[in-house]
Amino acid sequence: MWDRYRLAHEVSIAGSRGRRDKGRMNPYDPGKDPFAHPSSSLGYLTRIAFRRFSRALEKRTLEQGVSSGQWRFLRVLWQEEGLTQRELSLRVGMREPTTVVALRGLEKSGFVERRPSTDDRRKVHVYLTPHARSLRGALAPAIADVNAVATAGMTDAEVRTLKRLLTLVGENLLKAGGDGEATTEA
Amino acid sequence: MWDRYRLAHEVSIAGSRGRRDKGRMNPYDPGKDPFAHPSSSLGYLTRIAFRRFSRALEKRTLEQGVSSGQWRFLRVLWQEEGLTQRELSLRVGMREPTTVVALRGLEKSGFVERRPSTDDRRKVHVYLTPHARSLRGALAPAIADVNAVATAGMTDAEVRTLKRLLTLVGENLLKAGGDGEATTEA
DNA sequence: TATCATTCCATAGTATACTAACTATTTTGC
DNA sequence: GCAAAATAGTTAGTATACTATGGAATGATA
Repeated sequence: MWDRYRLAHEVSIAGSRGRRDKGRMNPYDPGKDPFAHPSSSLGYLTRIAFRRFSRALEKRTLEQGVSSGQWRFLRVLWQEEGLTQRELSLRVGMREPTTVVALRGLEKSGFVERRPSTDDRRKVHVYLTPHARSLRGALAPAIADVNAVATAGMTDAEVRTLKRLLTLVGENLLKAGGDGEATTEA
Repeated sequence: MWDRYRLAHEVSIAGSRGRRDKGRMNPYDPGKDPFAHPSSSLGYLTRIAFRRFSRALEKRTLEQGVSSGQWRFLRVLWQEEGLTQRELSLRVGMREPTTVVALRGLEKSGFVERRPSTDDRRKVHVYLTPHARSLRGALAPAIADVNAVATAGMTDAEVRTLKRLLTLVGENLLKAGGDGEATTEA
């Protein structure tokens, strides 16, 4: 049944050899698809790596009741408190509605306080609670641990290359997207 | 206020110089934290890259009503129909409950058919509908497009290095995780 | 000053992804 | 042959992430 499908498919591909695909010079040829296998795509590799990063991080932070998603916001706030929600979204690299929901949770868990701005009624500033501040020593280094695990067996140069290339990937896709996504960490 | 916090924090770090952190040789020193900034962590870089990949892919597949999440399953099924749900989960790199929900959606959208196994009452096999099969030529190459965009400005050797290192990251984290996560693409 | 454009956050809805636990079926070991 | 263990899919619940949209406040312009 699967074999019959494959044969029928190959016949139909052969039959359309004289025609050009829209916007593409050659028709799609499954036999020659270098991306047929998931692990040949950077999309797949980044997805798997990211998921495993999150799980490894969480393993180190859940004792203190901090999820990997929460940790990402705390990291930025440990560096600088009082940011607006919008600024926080930009720093963490997430859409604003996601930040709204996340901060709600962080507030509920007693990690942050949201205070309205005194000079702009639209803005809300985010501050750490003393409890969250006290967790910095224990939790901020978690990411160093996880990065060390992730890069075991690599030279320093390879680590640098990996970061450089991943950054380029992100920039290329952002540029090509043109969807106004902002992720400035300036 | 933020400056006062910083000063107080530095004083307390200096005051605890004689004591050792639990399981760590040196107390956490924010001034020396190489991972203070998100973009210095592979976790962040992989997350951003993956998200942008998904969006770029979706831009090419949504015309045919296929989300990036659905495309991931279709890719595997274009290669091999009739897999069980469990096998599909392994190939795509997702947990089984996620696959259940995804396949429900794919079935609803008319892309797949789930059929109970004839020799094992526990198993369900997944097949493409003729419609989903007909989309292969148009949608399977999308990932090649996106990978080309992502790797613009890289040499072939750099692309190979990036894939090799990302694969190593994933393997390192899997090994260290020891959480029985299975992602075999054999 | 009035109007329009932009900004900031919030809401609503949906998709994606996981963990924990459950049910039914099959396999294994005695 | 039977009980225990393993397997396959499902359900329930929750977190994460996005798009589209709305309301209020502020900034820009005429």
